[in-house]
Amino acid sequence: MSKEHATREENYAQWYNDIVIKADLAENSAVRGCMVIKPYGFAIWEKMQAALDKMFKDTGHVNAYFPMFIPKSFLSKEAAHVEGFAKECAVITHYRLKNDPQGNGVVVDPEARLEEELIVRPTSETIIWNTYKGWIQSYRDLPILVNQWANVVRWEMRTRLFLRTAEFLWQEGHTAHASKEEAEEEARRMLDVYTDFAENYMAMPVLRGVKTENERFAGAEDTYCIEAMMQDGKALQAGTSHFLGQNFARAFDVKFTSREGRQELVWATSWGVSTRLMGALVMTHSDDKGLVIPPKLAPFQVVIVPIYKSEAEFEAVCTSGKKIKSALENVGIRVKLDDRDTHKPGYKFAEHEFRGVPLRIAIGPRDLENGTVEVARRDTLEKFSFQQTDLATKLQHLLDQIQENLFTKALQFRETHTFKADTLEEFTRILDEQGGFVYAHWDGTVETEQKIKEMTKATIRCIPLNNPMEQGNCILTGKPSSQRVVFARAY
RNA sequence: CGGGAUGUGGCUCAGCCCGGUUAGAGUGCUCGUCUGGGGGGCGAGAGGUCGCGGGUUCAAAUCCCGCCAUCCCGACCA
Repeated sequence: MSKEHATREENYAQWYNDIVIKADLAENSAVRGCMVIKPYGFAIWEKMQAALDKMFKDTGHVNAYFPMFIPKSFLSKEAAHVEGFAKECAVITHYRLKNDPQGNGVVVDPEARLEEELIVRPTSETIIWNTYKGWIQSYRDLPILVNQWANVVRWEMRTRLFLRTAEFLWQEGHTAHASKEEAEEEARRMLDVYTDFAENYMAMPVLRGVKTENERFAGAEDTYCIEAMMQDGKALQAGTSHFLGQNFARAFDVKFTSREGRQELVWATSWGVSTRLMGALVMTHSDDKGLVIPPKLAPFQVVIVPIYKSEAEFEAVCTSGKKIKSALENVGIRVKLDDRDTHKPGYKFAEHEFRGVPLRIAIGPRDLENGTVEVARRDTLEKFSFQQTDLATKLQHLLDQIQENLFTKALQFRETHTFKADTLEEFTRILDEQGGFVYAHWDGTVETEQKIKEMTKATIRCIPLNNPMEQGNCILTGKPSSQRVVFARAY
């Protein structure tokens, strides 16, 4: 690990990149646009997965798995959907290689062309609705509440670790319902689940809302979203939940016999969050000293660093460290005893700090004499000397405080970077000078939204749920508007 | 796909304009030693087809031509 890394002030994009790479979360791979998620980064993702998976199960969902290849013809069945994804699909045309007659390794065997080309899934609505057709005959077969954890591919031109990669990991829920109301309720319920996860696990406050037509998922009637604010004032869409209406049922002819004996089209939802959340996590809490991970998602919540000179001291300090470790583990705290003899304490301090471990315990000969430990908080960088008695309780309490403090700090940041603008000049000035969310009136048209985007690079992140009605005039056209919508520059 | 740049030990880069010792530095790595409460000191050592191909020249990392790759800025996107 290098000592040098950028600060947020110097170069925000570089700062982000340095943290991802130097905290060992991920690195670029030999495949353009694709990343390697390293063990430490993956451990955080696994924590996210575990929490989300439980929440999905608790709301009645089950996991399943669908193929990563989709027949080309499926993708074109829903017009808006193709339109949305066509430009970034990877296509499989052949199924065999052969030795190059010229001796240059292997080449694609031209004899082995697929009759129907396959698309590497950019999302799975089509293959899933094709499958659901076979699963659904009667209202008794509904609802279907399925989630899958999978990889998807969207061939992006410009990529950034976690935020936008050609391949990424995510979960996608796909549900089928007998009524519109039930499907709408499902879409909202999952938005609640995402909100709960973002705020209570990631300690990341989110704005909940509906997307405008412009930003809506291709094939959806309504797209709900949670929007977070990063430390550079830009918005990041952290999760989406779609009410798909009967669009996919119609495209794939999925009907059911209702209680009344009528043939009706099935109602659908889909919802997902991706490894992009890792990027959100980094940009919400981390500081110029590196990554900061909220305790609930930290692979290790506490790291114990032994301080010693002699072999005998090493033994004594480690014995004590092991005792503390098991005492903490008994109350459910995840602990790592860093007893590597190949690195110095100072190095370990810096390393764990950069990797965002919430609490560090240092224990040395002096502590053994006094029955104390030194405890350092990653979020505030405070240090305390604690008596070892009741240490587990004290640390548990500290971890709770850290979790809460991170959320509060992030919320305060968002609040101090949220503005109202009533004129285009004011709007532009706010975006240029401080960034953040800007509540402004908009005439409700796609054209106006696009014009504002061209002029200011800001998009409508969402129309907040439970948005207060307020008469006003569109900042661009001056036409009447009944509510403010949230604009921001976004990732 | 437009505009700009860069390819030199694992990593970050200097050297290139103005061709000429054995191609350097920092960091990382290995060994030894003194060390150890915030990224250690000293000593020794390993590690390079200078992106690839061609050309000019007595001589090319350096000049010329072609190719490839990567990065940054724009349009698209979770």
